[in-house]
Amino acid sequence: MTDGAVDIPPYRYTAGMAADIEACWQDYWSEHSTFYAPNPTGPLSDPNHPRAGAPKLYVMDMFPYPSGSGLHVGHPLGYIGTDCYTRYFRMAGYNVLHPMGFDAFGLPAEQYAVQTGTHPRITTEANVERYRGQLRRLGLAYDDRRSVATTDTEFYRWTQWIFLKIFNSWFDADSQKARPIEELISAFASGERAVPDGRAWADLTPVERREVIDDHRLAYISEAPVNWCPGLGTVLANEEVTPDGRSERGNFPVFKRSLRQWMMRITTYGDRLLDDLDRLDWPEKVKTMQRNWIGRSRGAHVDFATDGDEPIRVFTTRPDTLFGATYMVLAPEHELVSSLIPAAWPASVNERWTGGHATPADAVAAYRAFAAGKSDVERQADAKEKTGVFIGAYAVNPVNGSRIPVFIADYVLAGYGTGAIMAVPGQDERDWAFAEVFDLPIIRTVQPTDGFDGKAFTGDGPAINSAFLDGLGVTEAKAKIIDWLEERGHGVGAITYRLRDWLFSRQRYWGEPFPIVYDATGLPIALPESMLPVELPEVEDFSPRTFDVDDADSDPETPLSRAKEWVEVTLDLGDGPKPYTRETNVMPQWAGSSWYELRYLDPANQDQLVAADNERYWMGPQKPGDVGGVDLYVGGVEHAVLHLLYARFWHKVLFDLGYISSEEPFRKLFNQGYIQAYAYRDDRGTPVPAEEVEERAPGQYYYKDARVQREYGKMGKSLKNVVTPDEMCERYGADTFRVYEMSMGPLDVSRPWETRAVVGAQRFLQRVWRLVVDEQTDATRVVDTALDDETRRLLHRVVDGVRVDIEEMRFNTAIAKLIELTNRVTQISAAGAPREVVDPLVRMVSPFAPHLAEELWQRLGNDSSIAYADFPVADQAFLVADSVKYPVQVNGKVRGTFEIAADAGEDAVREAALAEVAAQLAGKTPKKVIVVKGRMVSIVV
RNA sequence: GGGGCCGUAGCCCAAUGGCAGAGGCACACGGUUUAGGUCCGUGCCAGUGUGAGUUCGACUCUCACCGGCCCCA
Repeated sequence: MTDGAVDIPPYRYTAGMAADIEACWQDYWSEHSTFYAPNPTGPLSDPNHPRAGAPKLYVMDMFPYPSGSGLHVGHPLGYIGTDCYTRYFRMAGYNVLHPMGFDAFGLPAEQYAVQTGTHPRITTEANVERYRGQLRRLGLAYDDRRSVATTDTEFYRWTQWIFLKIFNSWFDADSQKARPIEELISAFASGERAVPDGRAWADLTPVERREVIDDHRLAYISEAPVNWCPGLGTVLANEEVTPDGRSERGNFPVFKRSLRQWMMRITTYGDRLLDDLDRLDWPEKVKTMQRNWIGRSRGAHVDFATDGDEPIRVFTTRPDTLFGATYMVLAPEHELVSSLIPAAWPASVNERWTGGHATPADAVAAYRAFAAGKSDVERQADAKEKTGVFIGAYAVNPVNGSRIPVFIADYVLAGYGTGAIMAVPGQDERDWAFAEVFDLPIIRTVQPTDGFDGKAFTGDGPAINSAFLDGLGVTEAKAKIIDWLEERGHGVGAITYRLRDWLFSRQRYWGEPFPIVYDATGLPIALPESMLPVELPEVEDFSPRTFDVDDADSDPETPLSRAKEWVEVTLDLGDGPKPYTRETNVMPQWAGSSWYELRYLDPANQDQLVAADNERYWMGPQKPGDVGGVDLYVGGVEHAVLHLLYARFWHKVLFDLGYISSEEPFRKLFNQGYIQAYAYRDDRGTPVPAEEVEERAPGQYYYKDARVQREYGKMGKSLKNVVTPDEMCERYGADTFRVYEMSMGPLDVSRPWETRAVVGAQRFLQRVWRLVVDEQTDATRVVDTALDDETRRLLHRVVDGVRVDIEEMRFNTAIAKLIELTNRVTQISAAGAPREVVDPLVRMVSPFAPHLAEELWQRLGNDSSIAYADFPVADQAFLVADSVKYPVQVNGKVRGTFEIAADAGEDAVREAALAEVAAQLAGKTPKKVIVVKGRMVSIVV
């Protein structure tokens, strides 16, 4: 081994060589501002740039939270993908914008601050620098002038600015868009719009006016039930609470509490957020998730009269089936239950209904105790076993006056809809199952299709047993019954949403402060734009006060509230200096990521969030009806709902208010897969270092001679299976790492990491290197001899295929084609590699292995960066073959092949095929001969 | 419970309804070599999770089932 190093050729493309080359070209790119993308206007414009005014391409990755543990090899998968993609389009002539930033507010830095006293800004900035270094080392071609972090004061100034715009807007339901709040005030003042309580605007006190206006703002304070988590000391959005009522982070109990919180009126945009999904080029899966999340149901609210004071109100999507409603079910917790219970069971009550209890009150109490023992999840899981109990009361079906019994059952959830349903067993499977258990009548009101032998029929068909609805289809019947209900005051057509308003305040330190103060009335006042940014004050203690995890009655206490000198301020808001109190909540982490795609466009703009020309160029609609937006947005599917919904909402508000020309932030979305890894545990269940595990026999893994068990999952410190990009750069070089990640499969497929396979990518790049560089002498091996025809044809096929593959983000097959070409050229290059093929090969390799390509490009005699060299274009003349080989199938089996001129007519091909398999046909006349031009011939006998 | 996605060589993955193999890993062999965790070349292994159906022809389309992953409840 001592002599081994001597024998590695001195100019081989090794990890060490790669490291030198990579550092050199990374410096070159920085020094030459190679990846600056010119804006149409403003400080980042540059009319002399080679791509100024060219067709644009705006590609973004979901920016990372810069965590303290740095990147592992899974993180940059998407970044490398978009880098290859954009480098290709830059070479193809586009002005490419591909920025990267950091979602840098967040809890880990704050928790670290709580533990150590280190200011979150210090931790955050250190982590961001580390990330920048790691990403730079991978050769990612970012325009670093545009690298924003949400924690930058200059960035969150504009986050606050957007908040003010949202606060100072209302949603006009008639025009379905946000409008400035001043227009609402004018409408109230002029009487064009009625004041909710019917008084004249002039009769309202100033405070009353403010309260009316505040009730219409898109950002508003609500005394509303929220998810209070004493263990974290903060409230959580619904999305941050697990189905079993605990915090997603920390797994602490969460309680419903009524607290004053900031909300965003995202529900007003429900229809547009839903309808505009149809105009987006997004994975169907993500669209479906958003549709489910918004959860629009069209139907009606229907009131069923009771013996009590109040009717039972239900929401149903099938009001057309009202004639088949034979009983009602309330959630066990429904508020009307207590007032409806009679003292005794009605005469001759079905024993199954009572559960054997002496009185309705006993039965309800017992059932409630039973249901309370189950979580919502368990209730759903147990839903097959229908349980419930009659409460002794009846309600009146408004369409026919029949008295129908009222049950409570846990298959109806208090939190869903009105917490009550009308049960229509004929058309609902759950109701049918319940009706069977309790001997309840079943009336079909939709004629099932012929041959239907199931129970409940949920399909479409003519109405039956429904008086004036008989014969109508479901849709017409719905419309008619809703009219009927509305005329008689029994109900009203309604559209409901699952989507709730967005809880927008957090009791934390490390977030954007609200640009809001309160005066003596306790009502919020927006600060003027001139007072932005509202900077985070220094505090002694960064943590919100946390409580015993089960202390449901505790109240949030924010870290900022302790910064007394910051909270109590004297300001002149236009009517002289007065004392005010600042809002001490901060915004949630979603805030910065809800609009960052816009700031990349114009990060140095001091006067505007983004100049109109810049936004229109990069994100504006490309044709009539186009929603505009980022041309390609790549990230994990875990953000399918929240981040993408919030970003769409803010974007639409800014669009409505006229600040931007695009209706949607992300025209095309792509979900990359994950790189996962094997982890190994010893017989105590403790993870062992995955790197040191050997597979001694198939499926048998050993660590230091001890048998260990393999599992598959995420990369993480705790599983001791982390592989970092830094390690890969060290051992193989960044280009090899990039090529490996791109070649291991399609970008959207998750796959296991396998370090030992990386060497394949390295060998490929070494072969490319060897075509140009003599490993012994460092001399150039490229020659100007003519290329043989076969290699030339391969070259053009590869050029053609690689372009398509990259454009469709099939990088794995693009690289396979490049390897195929490289292997071919290696075989013909004993006496030197022909420039005719090496030149385009280096160009085609450059999106994937940019440093290597730059180096070889220079050795080929070029003196500027390959980043702006033209990507090769295939010559069609070399794509068509002279002759084609046809297989001949007889009854589906290949019986022979023949070769014939590519332009041979169909008859000639048929003749040749029949001649080829004449022996098999043995004189029989084929029933059918199918000629697939250029592909094959199939004969049926 | 509902919905969606995915099952191709030992492994990662290709294949407009048209001869199952482009590429890589691993493995084997040959050449180069004092040597090889080098380089060059050659080879190897699956009939596409299972069962039906449509078709001249199915990895590809349809249905059912099995297994894995994701979302909703």
